[in-house]
Amino acid sequence: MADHPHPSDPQETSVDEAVFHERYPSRRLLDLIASRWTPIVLFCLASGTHHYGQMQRRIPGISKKMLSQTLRRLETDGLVHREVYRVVPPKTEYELTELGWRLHEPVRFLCRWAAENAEIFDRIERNRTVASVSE
Amino acid sequence: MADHPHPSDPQETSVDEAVFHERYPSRRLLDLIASRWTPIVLFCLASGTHHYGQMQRRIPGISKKMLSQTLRRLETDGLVHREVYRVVPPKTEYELTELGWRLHEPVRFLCRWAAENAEIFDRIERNRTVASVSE
DNA sequence: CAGTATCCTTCCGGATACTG
DNA sequence: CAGTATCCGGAAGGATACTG
Repeated sequence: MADHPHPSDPQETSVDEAVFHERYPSRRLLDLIASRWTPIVLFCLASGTHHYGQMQRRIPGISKKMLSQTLRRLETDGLVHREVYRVVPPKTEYELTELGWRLHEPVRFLCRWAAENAEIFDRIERNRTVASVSE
Repeated sequence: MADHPHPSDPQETSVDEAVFHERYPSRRLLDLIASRWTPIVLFCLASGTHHYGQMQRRIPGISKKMLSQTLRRLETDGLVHREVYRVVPPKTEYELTELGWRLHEPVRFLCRWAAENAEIFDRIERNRTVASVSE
């Protein structure tokens, strides 16, 4: 582990450089939302309380395993509240906590930006196609 | 080709549901930036043209392999321009393209939001710690 | 300096089957 | 209905060695 910042050189790691550090907020945010399902689940719950099966139906392609895993993670992180009703048939409700709502903010921004700049993705996709053809 | 729900699609798959589809811009944006190194490399290049070794020194923890891979990806996507100078010793310069700059926008937003809401991550981390202790 | 090539380990995530 | 348990293939990613 090359932890380089030696006391002898205090100025080397400036404030600017800190942005790239693992513990810097930007990295931590990405570690949180930069996964396949987390943002989509967050977004889904932003439209209101949901049941398990309901969510699985709304999110195409997600498996039970991934849905459970994602929800559990969000729950232990305190972003989602899980309310279990001991009835027959069983019923469980998931909803965003206050913390969850706060995190939803940047996610929503991303979604909106993406929608408004949709042509970018087509351009990128074209670039990629051209590159793969010419190789 | 993904069977996208065409507009004629009567019920069940409303506009709202489309948000969760793979081909929807939000998903595509996440596929692009939701990786360990891509956003950080993008962010790094946003502060100006860089050399290879320069970047490796600025970004702690990145391996040569990952740096190369990430840069190659960004290059074929048309987000980064690579200029090779055939001199001794070899020199290569990386810089953002116009497309790269556009994508930098949401990345910068994320970083800024994260910095302004840094306490959120501490709260989440505490939640996680508590959960792991009590199990 | 600026990479590529190779090996190897870990984790992601889908499919399936089972339970309360 | 609302999950958990298990298996397994493939991709991500680190370490190391080598090249122009």
